[in-house]
Amino acid sequence: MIFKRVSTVANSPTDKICETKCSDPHSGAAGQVVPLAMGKAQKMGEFFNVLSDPTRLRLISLLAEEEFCVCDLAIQLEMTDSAISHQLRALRAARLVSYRKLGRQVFYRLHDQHVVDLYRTVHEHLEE
Amino acid sequence: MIFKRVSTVANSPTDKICETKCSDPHSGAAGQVVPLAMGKAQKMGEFFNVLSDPTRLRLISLLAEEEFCVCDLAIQLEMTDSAISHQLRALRAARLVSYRKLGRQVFYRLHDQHVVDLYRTVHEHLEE
DNA sequence: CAAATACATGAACATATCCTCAGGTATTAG
DNA sequence: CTAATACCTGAGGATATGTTCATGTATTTG
Repeated sequence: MIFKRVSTVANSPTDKICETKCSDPHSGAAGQVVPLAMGKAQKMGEFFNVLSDPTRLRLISLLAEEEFCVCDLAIQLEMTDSAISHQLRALRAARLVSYRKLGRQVFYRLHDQHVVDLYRTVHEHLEE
Repeated sequence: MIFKRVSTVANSPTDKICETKCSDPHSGAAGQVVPLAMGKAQKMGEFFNVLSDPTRLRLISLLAEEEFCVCDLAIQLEMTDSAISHQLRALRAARLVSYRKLGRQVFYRLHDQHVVDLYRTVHEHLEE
């Protein structure tokens, strides 16, 4: 597979040319390699971004066990209700949590097991 | 499980008290819930943070298929060598990629299959 | 040798993020 | 009714992030 500069607008001014055979020519089927589309990369990045914050991960770690109201979450993480509420908002926007209102309290839980699986997988992966 | 404010320093000035029975009392084994430790949450967040950038995800999507040199990666993503190099640095720091030098070129590849699995899992999860 | 190539790096700037603070809404208690 | 509680939200400020630009290093070519 040989790549040649095609005078793309986005690239550097000095038109360098790198004609490289990156890895074997792959004699077999025409294995053209195409990067993940911009839009999909954006969406995927936003998903991972939600999981990139320590506070949100700690919230997930709690909600992976039980359902909790905002106040108790704040107490356990030793943070203000406001900070927790802001983060829960982010988790809601990402559809990672759902909630039910009971009187003046709001109980949050993880939206599905999918997130827990991902959380646990990475958690184990980092234990090395 | 009942939580009571213990006059933590970090919390809001007005000492509110939320004595809630969050979910059932769990009659069975004493299931105390403890949040993920700060340090671990930080590490885990940093890991996900590396995967939260569209450019880095597109790089991973390419490297999941083949080994590539920096220049070709830049061409395929239509970005400058510099931008790509900066991102590869982040991927290196996270030990997600490894590389080998060949002449004046540097060929990058994914460090292990673990990342690819994670990438594919989330990729499928977002196809809904 | 000098010039070109492939890549790395630091500074700088625009943007994004997370918390705090100061409110605001809704429900419950007195 | 008013007061307190539980939660939400917008603005503001400190910090983090990603790209560009300029420059530096190492290797190859002429």
